[in-house]
Amino acid sequence: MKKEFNNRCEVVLNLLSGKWKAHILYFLTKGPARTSELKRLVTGISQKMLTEQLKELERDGLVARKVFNQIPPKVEYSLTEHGSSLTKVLGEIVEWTENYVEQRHPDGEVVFHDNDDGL
Amino acid sequence: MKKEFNNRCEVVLNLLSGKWKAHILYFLTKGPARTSELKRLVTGISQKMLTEQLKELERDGLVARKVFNQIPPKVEYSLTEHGSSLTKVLGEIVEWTENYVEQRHPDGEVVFHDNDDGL
DNA sequence: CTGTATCCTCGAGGATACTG
DNA sequence: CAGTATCCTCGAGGATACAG
Repeated sequence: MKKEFNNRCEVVLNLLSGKWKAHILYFLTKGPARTSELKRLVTGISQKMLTEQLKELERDGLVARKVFNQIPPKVEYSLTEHGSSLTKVLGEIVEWTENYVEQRHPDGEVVFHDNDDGL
Repeated sequence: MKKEFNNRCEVVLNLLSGKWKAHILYFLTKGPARTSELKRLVTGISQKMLTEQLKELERDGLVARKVFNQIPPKVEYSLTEHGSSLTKVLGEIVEWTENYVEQRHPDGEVVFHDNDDGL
């Protein structure tokens, strides 16, 4: 299946296209997490969306899925090499954002739900 | 109006959220362009979408709009300081993409419609 | 606990016609 | 040439129930 893009930047926009992917990746930069943890951390996400987006991230090689054969089931997700190199690059974006927000939206018109300078 | 984000990276994803914005910005990195030029360059975009996305890019301070009072009308769009600093940062993303595609999709499974290493 | 299967809503984006 | 106004489609994403 051939995929076509207008420019190289769109590839990444595509990888992060889902409504929740950036958010999921953000938590995974802090370390591996199992499904239930992510469901709790990513506030507001539904079961369906979580599974779907994780599947896509895995397919795209950004996230690794490890299944522990036990009862009750346990599945752990973590960043792959590709995943962590991408999030590292996204750090630049974060820096740019700091500046942008400071200049265009001083005085708290823009709010971040993490206080960690994350992703 | 207060805007809320889960992490800083999402701000940029939001700025580029429209289906065509990255593509439009890409052409503007090559220099200012008037409406009709963009309509021709951004293949497949409709009149409506072009105006809409440009309006949003302008509102977000990434693109400047200059009107020439003449008949027939002439409007020219260009990158602002914010706009060109962002596209500069996106260059990092482009580099990452080169690598990613090379490793995960060797042999032309992924195609770019510009041959210019753009955006 | 993790994941699948359905059904439904809603808005981004396309097509087309029209104004100045 | 540049932009607005309508109408319509379609799929991403939400809610819920169920399975292993």
